[in-house]
Amino acid sequence: MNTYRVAGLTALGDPTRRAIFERLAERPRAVGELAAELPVSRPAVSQHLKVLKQARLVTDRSVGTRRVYQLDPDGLAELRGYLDHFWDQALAGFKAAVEHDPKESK
Amino acid sequence: MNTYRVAGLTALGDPTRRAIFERLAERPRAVGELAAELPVSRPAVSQHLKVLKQARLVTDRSVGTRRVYQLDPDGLAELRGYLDHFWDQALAGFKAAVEHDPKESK
DNA sequence: AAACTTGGTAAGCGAATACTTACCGTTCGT
DNA sequence: ACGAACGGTAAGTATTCGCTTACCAAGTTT
Repeated sequence: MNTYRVAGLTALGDPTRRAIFERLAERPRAVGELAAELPVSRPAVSQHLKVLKQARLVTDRSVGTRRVYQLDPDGLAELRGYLDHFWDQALAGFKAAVEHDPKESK
Repeated sequence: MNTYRVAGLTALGDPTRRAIFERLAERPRAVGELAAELPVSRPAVSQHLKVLKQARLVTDRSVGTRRVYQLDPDGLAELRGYLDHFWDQALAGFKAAVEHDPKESK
């Protein structure tokens, strides 16, 4: 299908993972801490964090018995790069089409 | 859950929708045209386009019996805005954490 | 107007996946 | 060293969701 491999998009497709992602953007958090704020169980959070980690959207470090997660700029940069890559094409195509045929039919 | 409503992320979470998205970035295309290039049926493409349209990632206009789709800068801008919003926070949190506790355990 | 082209929708099916409970390993405190 | 805190993994279930076939509506052509 010649589609780009953007694991981050698949990862952030899920609302619960977005919620985790957005909380980690605010500040690093431990697993149980995240679970306490979310309407899902702690194992569910663990599983989501695994996906986010594979997408390089988060990193983790152990602090005592706890495991603290935080955002990883790498995956985030990849996501931004992906969108930026299509941004110019989208604008160019948009303008060309509008001038060619202004009447829309939404 | 206080999660941001970013329909675009949910929409682009699917690989087939990404394939459609990426082809429309190249140039506007009709539904059948997309279906011919993809390994899924035309109704499947229609359903995906519906999702992309609701996420304001594409617009459509009718040309004769055909329906031509193209990227919509609005949804794309929203996506970029979403990621940019977390970009600074991620960087700040990342640097602070690294300086605070440099030893990682990947 | 009849036939063809194009595409959206409905219904149904199978696969993916998000969630739960149960269990186990690791680390800290007393 | 024992118990508690913390978190990853396994197994199982239920819902979501992407896909197909069948059908129908709208537009074009001759």
